[in-house]
Amino acid sequence: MSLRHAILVLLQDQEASGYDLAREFANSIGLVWNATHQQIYLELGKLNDQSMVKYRHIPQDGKPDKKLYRITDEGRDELTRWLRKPAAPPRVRDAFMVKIAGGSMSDSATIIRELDDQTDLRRERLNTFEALAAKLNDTHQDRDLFTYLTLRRGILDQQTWLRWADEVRSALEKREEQASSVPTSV
Amino acid sequence: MSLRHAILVLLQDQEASGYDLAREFANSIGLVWNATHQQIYLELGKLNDQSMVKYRHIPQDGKPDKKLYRITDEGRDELTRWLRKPAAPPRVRDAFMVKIAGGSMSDSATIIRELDDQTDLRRERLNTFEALAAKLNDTHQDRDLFTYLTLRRGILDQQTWLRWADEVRSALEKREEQASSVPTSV
DNA sequence: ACCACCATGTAATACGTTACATGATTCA
DNA sequence: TGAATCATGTAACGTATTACATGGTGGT
Repeated sequence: MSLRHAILVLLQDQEASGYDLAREFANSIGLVWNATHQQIYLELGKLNDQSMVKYRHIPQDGKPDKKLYRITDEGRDELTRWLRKPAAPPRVRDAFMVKIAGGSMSDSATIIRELDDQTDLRRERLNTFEALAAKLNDTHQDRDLFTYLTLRRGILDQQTWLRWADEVRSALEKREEQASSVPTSV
Repeated sequence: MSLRHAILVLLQDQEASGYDLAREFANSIGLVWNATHQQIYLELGKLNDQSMVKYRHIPQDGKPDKKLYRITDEGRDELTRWLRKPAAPPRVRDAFMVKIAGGSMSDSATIIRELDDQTDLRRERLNTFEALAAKLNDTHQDRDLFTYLTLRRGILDQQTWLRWADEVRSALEKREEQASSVPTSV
């Protein structure tokens, strides 16, 4: 229920359209909360009804018209209220890890194939985050500090995942050896 | 959509009631996928309708009757089919991290208070996982290997989180120093 | 007395996903 | 010619959360 708060956090900095927000959810804040454009437009509608945001209608030519949203004082109040009360622990829902937990039903090759795919993805992310973090190191604004800390979390997370994947690989290699030394395993 | 698969993974090993499964979702597999009893009973109903599980009704005295579910061949087929096709990347939804991203609106003390609460929680989890992993090291069954790998993921995750929290603490301490040296900051 | 544990469920509501829909512009 | 970008939305469906409901046993 804090899609609304993620939106308000983004609107703190600048006026933005739903489209702009969707792009940021695919990048920066998407690292910790993701949402699709449908959810965003819907939530912007609700936030507007509750006058936590307001918008100006911008006609454009060559492009569709857009609505530029900005946070209101009520919105800012809601944000600070939310920031003060403790957040519920995030619910975990990692399908890939369910597969690992049920891994004894798969053969090692199938698991390793998917592990390698995920590894590529994580490595890419790590590069993206590291590049973004490197850019921040020069400037020293208060907001950048929190962007930096968010990125740090992402970086450490990817690194840890990659380390874990290495452990899985060597464990599965050993498993293969044992499977081949004992002709038909139970 | 893989609550069903998480349930099937659990039923691989033993016959269990909805209540038993709920307990395991609060422990072992809850590390990677969590669900409440309502979801579980509902999903067991659906799985039964689709004959992926079946149950025996066990009357008890002193306690309410229960239904012991077991996986069927159809259920096992469904599981192996699912295990073979790639899982979608998990979507992140971490409210606490949204707070960090919007941290420039809070004062450091408020953030650190919540950080400390989360730290306690993570440390507790780390201990639990480490204790469980230590128990596994003796036996060497194939299933234990995957339980171990799942636990390893949890352990590395908690450790990384704790390391990150330390970084946040020192960054916020520096921030405080700067805030006090410059009387009224923007 | 009261709380926790065992064991199952229903119902209302909120939230999220997928598919559908439109239409001009710009770049390969 | 076809895909991507900009920009907004609706509708149907599926999943998740919260609250409600029941009732005996065993421990503090």
